[in-house]
Amino acid sequence: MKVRTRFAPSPTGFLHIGGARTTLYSWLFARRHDGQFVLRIEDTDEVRSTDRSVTAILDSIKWLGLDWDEGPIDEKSDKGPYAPYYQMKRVDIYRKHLQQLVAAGKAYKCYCTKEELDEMRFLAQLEKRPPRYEGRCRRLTDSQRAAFEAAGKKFSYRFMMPTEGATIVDDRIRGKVSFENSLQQDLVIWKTTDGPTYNFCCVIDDHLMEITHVIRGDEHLSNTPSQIQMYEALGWTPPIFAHLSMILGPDGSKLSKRHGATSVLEFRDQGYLPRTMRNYLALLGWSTPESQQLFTDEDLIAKFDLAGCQKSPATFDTVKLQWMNGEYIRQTPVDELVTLAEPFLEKAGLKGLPGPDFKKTVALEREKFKLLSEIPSLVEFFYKPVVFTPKAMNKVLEVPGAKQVLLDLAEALKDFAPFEDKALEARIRKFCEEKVLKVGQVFHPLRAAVTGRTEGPTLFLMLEIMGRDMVVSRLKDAAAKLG
RNA sequence: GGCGCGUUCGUCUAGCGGCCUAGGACGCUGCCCUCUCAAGGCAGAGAUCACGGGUUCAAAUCCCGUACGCGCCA
Repeated sequence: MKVRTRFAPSPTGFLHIGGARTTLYSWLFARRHDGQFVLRIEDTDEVRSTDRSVTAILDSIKWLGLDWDEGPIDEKSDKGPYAPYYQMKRVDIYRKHLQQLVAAGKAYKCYCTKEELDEMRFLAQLEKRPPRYEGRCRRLTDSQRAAFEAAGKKFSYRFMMPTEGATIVDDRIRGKVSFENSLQQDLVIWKTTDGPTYNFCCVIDDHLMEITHVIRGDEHLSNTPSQIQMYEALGWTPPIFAHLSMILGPDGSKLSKRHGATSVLEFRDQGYLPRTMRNYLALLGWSTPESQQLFTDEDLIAKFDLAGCQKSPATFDTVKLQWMNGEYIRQTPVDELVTLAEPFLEKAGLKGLPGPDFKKTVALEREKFKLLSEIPSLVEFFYKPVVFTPKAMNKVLEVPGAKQVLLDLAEALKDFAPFEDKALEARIRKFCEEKVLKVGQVFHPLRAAVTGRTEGPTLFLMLEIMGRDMVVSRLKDAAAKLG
């Protein structure tokens, strides 16, 4: 049997990090088993679903570097052998199956109003009973039913759960989980407002789309027994389920906005690489016995399995994410890195400025970047006027003799050639000897004068890239500033 | 409230009855390298395996409770 997995987001917001991980795992599993990965948009919540959200979700998945074999092309159209993949376009299908269930006596009309349900729930809580629907309309007599119909009462449809026995969810991550049927309530599968309900659509689509493995978040585990019963009522075999643990914020509660970035696109905008996200998310709740940390995509696909998934929730750790991003930035060829950095350079206003090729300056500082967004601030002094940090002024420049060093250096370098790394190092070391100065007494003021900072790239290669004119004039400017 | 799930260094985790004096990774500390900052190398601190009972010659690993956290049901 061909493996088919799916990710089925509700387009009511952005793709958050938990959804991204679910997508990744589903994708990896499909790729690993040479199967197909399907995207389905669960837009039955008409009020909250938006096109904008669909776009954001598709963009997020694409940015992550994941692809889907079937599903939406954009917020309007879709393609694939099981189309449509937008649930709102499938309502007729759901209605047909509803009728099938009604005919089989597996679904019934519920005339209870919201007020009545609220009251029942309230009473149940007062009496310390579980606040679940007790199946009142399930036991309606024919005359009661006729009376409601005659009165034109609105109704929903509920699925009739078995009242005896237990439903076993044989979960690939958690093992066999047993639920007492008598404790489950009859779920609404068709709303009073004339529309199918999430749990119902999900069952029908997963079956019709021939999904073999449903990989989804922990929060769906409790609904799974009801869904399994629906499969059976419809005469279908349920797929294999795998419920992923949640992702928590640093304080141990469910990861949310107040913990910082949660939307995939925010991570993009902060300068994380897609491959970092793939690798980090893969490891957040999954591991190999060797505890391997860094993976290529091929590696991930070859090694990913549901058995390696953690049952307990995982805390999202930005520090480790940043380490990994730095790791991948260092692995990225410079040309590619510059291309990736472009939006950030542009935003920082460095893009059109005269100055050295970004390839040179970015390469020079590459091992320091943890985020693409940090790149501009680390190379900006090549393009913008020098801004002296307080530390550079106090600790390095405003010390006795520093001004003279700068002036002497300017003089020594103004005609020096070739203005190149090794030659410069030899010349400046010789300069130290001539003036009987320790290298630190020369190197540090020099760096501070041309960059305005005490921290920066390796000195001589940086001077080469700056070029003689810039170096000499900055030395003079800094000396002048020292008065 | 009911049902379900979970609990190994600060964090992600390895572990599936003896190899565990609990391994790795991030972070942290120190040292080395060195023109600064990084990167890199080396070393180190850090977990009575939530707690309490069992089972067993032997338990982080199996069983039962308790606590705490979380999810679903509204």
